[in-house]
Amino acid sequence: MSLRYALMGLLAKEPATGYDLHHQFKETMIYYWHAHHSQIYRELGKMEIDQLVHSEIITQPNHPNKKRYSLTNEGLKQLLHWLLDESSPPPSIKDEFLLRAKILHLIPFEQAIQILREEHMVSQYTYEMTHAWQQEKFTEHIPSDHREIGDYFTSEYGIRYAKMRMGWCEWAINCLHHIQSQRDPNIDK
Amino acid sequence: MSLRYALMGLLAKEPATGYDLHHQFKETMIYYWHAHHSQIYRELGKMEIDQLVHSEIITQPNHPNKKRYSLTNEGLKQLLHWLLDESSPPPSIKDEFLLRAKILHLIPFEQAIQILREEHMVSQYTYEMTHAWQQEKFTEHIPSDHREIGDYFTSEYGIRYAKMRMGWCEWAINCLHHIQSQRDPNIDK
DNA sequence: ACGTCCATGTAAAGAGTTACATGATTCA
DNA sequence: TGAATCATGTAACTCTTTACATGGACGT
Repeated sequence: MSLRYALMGLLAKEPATGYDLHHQFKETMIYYWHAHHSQIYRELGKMEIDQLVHSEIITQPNHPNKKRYSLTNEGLKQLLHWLLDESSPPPSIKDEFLLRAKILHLIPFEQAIQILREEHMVSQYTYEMTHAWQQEKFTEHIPSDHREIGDYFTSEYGIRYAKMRMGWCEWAINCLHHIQSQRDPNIDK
Repeated sequence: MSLRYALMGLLAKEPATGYDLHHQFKETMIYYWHAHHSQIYRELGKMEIDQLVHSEIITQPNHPNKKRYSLTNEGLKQLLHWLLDESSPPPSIKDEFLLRAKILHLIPFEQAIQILREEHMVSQYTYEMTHAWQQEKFTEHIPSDHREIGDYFTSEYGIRYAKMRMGWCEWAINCLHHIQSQRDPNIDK
């Protein structure tokens, strides 16, 4: 059911097509939600039947037609109810990297460190990307359009999340070095 | 397919029943994986057909029989291959709280702050629980049993993750206070 | 010429959730 | 006496992913 609210949340800002919504997911929500276009189109169809959104066809010269969805009053009502009266369930996370981290003891130190270094690079990259995105979008720190507070907040979350992962990787690599030098004190020479 | 590797990872440490594995998920893996018991039993069945694990029935007086699974050589081989030769896809996260955070502009400041405060409390609780768990399990900081390095690492991840969320909530609350006082300078009096 | 963008959808397979089902033991 | 723990499973349903399907426009 949550995908509905994710979509309604985006439509609360402004009407959009399934295609737009998919791009918005990828641009601003990678840290906390994801949906394939096939899923989005299907869900929008169901939401229209339930009268949470309504659509209009926009014909374009030189481009395929598009279907623009807007939130209905009923949709906004249900969105606000969800926002205010429901409490958030704990996040559902599937993180294969941490699955690997849990069994690093099965492989030699060098290879374990290699895996951690790779993840560090990945996190650093996302950190830099998100930081640049935030800087570009919110030059004056706090957004002028109040509808963009959410994007400002969640991009900050993304930045902190990536930084946290980087810090953790560094810590874990240090830990392994420490254990390694305790086992074989000649390693430093 | 990843659930398979999660289960094999746990079985690489020691043989266990589906029931045990489910509890291990809940005790040490909440930050990065989750599976219902119905899913675990089904998957173990399929894994046995694929000869990645084998099972033995253990009869117990006063308790129901149990089926203890162990990793086969083929299972260990595939696990190590996955660990070494495959790179981790980005984590898949579904976080309803951040979905709400993105649309906080739709509601009054007081209520937005209330939502953030609640999440802060939730994160503080998980922080405290995980911290206590780590302290209790790893009193000498680095685990003596090298097979527990993974648990040490991932519990540290859990602690940092919870702390990061707490810090972010505090930051976001401050932000809202700041915006509020800019809009209505009398609010501080 | 080739790839990417625009734009929407369906079908099938795979993964995850919820409900149903059983039944003894142990602790408060 | 009621709840929690131990212990395993099936069935139905929902959600997510991957593949299939189309086709013009635009840039290099």
